[in-house]
Amino acid sequence: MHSGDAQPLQPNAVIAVDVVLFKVRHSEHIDEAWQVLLVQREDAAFAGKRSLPGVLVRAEETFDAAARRALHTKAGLDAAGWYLEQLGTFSAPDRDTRGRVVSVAHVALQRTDELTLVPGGGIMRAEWAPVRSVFGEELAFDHDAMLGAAVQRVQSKLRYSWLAFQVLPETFTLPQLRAVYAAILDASLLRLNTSNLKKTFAPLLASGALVPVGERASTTGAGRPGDLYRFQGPVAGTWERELPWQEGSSVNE
Amino acid sequence: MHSGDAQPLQPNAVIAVDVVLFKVRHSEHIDEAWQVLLVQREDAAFAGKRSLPGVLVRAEETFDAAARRALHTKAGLDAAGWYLEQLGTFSAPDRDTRGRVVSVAHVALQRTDELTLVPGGGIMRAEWAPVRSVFGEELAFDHDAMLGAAVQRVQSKLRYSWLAFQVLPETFTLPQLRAVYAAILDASLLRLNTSNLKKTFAPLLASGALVPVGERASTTGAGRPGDLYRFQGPVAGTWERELPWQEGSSVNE
DNA sequence: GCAAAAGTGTTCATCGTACACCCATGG
DNA sequence: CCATGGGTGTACGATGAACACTTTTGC
Repeated sequence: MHSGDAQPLQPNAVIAVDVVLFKVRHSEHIDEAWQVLLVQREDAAFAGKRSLPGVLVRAEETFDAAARRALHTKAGLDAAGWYLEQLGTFSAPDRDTRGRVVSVAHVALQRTDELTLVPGGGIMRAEWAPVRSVFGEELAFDHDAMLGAAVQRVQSKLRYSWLAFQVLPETFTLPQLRAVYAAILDASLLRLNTSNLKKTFAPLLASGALVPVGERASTTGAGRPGDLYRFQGPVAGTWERELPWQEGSSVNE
Repeated sequence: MHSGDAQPLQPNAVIAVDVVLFKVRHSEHIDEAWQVLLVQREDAAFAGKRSLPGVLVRAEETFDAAARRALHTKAGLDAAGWYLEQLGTFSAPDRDTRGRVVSVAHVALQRTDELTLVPGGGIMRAEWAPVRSVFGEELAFDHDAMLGAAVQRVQSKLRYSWLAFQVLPETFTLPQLRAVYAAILDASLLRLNTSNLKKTFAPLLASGALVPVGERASTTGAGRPGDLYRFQGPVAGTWERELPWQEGSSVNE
C-alpha cells in the first residue's frame, strides 16, 4: 500500500459513514424494549425503504465526527459524549449504484434518560423501531447486513464487558439492569433471581465501580421499589470481564 | 451518506488495504513462535521503517481480493483459501501525507505446513518477525496501531472460537495445539496438563469435529510421540465456544 | 391482609485445576 | 534402565443455578 513517492494520490472511492444507534426503553413487551433508529429514505432508488442514518465523510473530518454529524443532521440528536464505536466497513463494489461507495458502519448507544428528541426541523423522518421487528424488513443498501453485524457486536460485547451501563440512566436499580440484559440477549433472563444477579456483579461492587446510592427508586406500580445504584467508570484495566450467561441469541430464530 | 439522486458521486478519498499476516512456527523460545509478516519500505518518507503489506484497492475489486493481492505482490505468497478477516478501518486525516488515505486493515492466518516462500522476485523484501519483538519498534504510518489491534483480535478470538485450527497443519498432536495457545496467549500454558487440555476440547471430540487419526506422530527427540488428530470443519452453529483460560495477555507488558 | 416485586441466604451440581500414576520413545 | 515427554484417571475447590424465605410497597 501507499507505494510510490510523496505525490498526492488520486481519490478512488467515496467514503461514507453509517450509524446504528440503539436504545433500550421500558416496555411491557420485553421484545420491543431494544430499539434502533431508522430514517425514511426519499431517494427514487430506495423509495419506501428505510435506512440507517449516514453521511459522506468530509475531507478533514474524522469518522467519529462524521458519525455524530449523521445523527445530528438526520435525526436532530446531539450525540456528543455518547458511546460510539466502529463496527466494520462495507464495500461490495455494487452496493451503491452511484459509484464505488465504501461505508464505515458504527454502533452508538444512547442512555434512556437523555430524552430522544427528533425535531421536525430534521431533514429526514427518523423513528425508533424494535430491533427484532426490523429483522426481515428490507432496508436500503446493505443496511440489513450492517444491522445484523451491529446486533451481534452489541450482544457479544454485553457479555464480556460492562457495556450495559452505557444504556442505563445515572442511577438505576438492579431489576433495571437485568432488563437491559433481557432486552438485548434473551427475554428469559427476566426471571433471573436478584441474588444470582447480584453475585454476577459482586466484583464490581467490591471494587467500588458500582456503588449503592442508599435510596429506593420511586415506586412504579405494585411491589417493593428497588435499591438505587450508580456506576462510576472503573479504571481501564478492570473494564472488561467475562459474564456467565451464554444463551444462544434468540434474535436470529 | 448516499444522499441526493442517482448521479455518480465524486470520489473523496483513497482506499487502501493492509494485511497483518500471522503464523506460528516451532521454536525453542516460545516467545518467538508467533510471527508477523513485515515488508521493508523504500519510500523516502519512511526510509528504514518496516510496514505491513498493503495495496490500493482497485475500482471493481473487493477488499478480500485486494488483501490477497497485497500478499501476492508484496511477498510472493499465494493466499488463496487462507483465513482472512476484516479488522478495522484506520482513517486519521493525517495518517498519510499524500492525501486522505483510508486503510482497511485485515488479519490473515497461515498454516504452518504450507511452506512460506518469499521469492526474490517479490517487489519488496518481506520477512517474518516475532510479534513480541515488534512491539516498541516503530512501523510506517499507523501500522503499529494496526498490529496492536490485530494482536488483540487474534488473542480474543482464540479464546472464544476454534481459531487455533486455522494455524495448525492437517494433522497435529495435542501438544502442538497447546503450543499454539501458549505462543499467542501466554507462555505458561505450555505447562497445561494433557488431561485438562483434552477436557477443554471434549465437546469437539464428542461432536466429531476433532477426530483421532489413530497414528502417532513421527518422533521428535526424546519422549513419547503424541497421538495425531484431524480437525473437520464443524457445522456453522457449533463453531464458537468459550474457552476457560482467561490469563491477562503477557504481550502488553 | 394479600398480592406483587425486591432482596437475602443456603444448597447442589458442574467444571476447571491440581496431582498422582501409567505408557512409549531415545540414549 | 533411566530420563523425557505424552496420556489417563481421580480428588478438590470455586462458582453458577435453583430454591426457600424475608422485606417492602399498593390495593
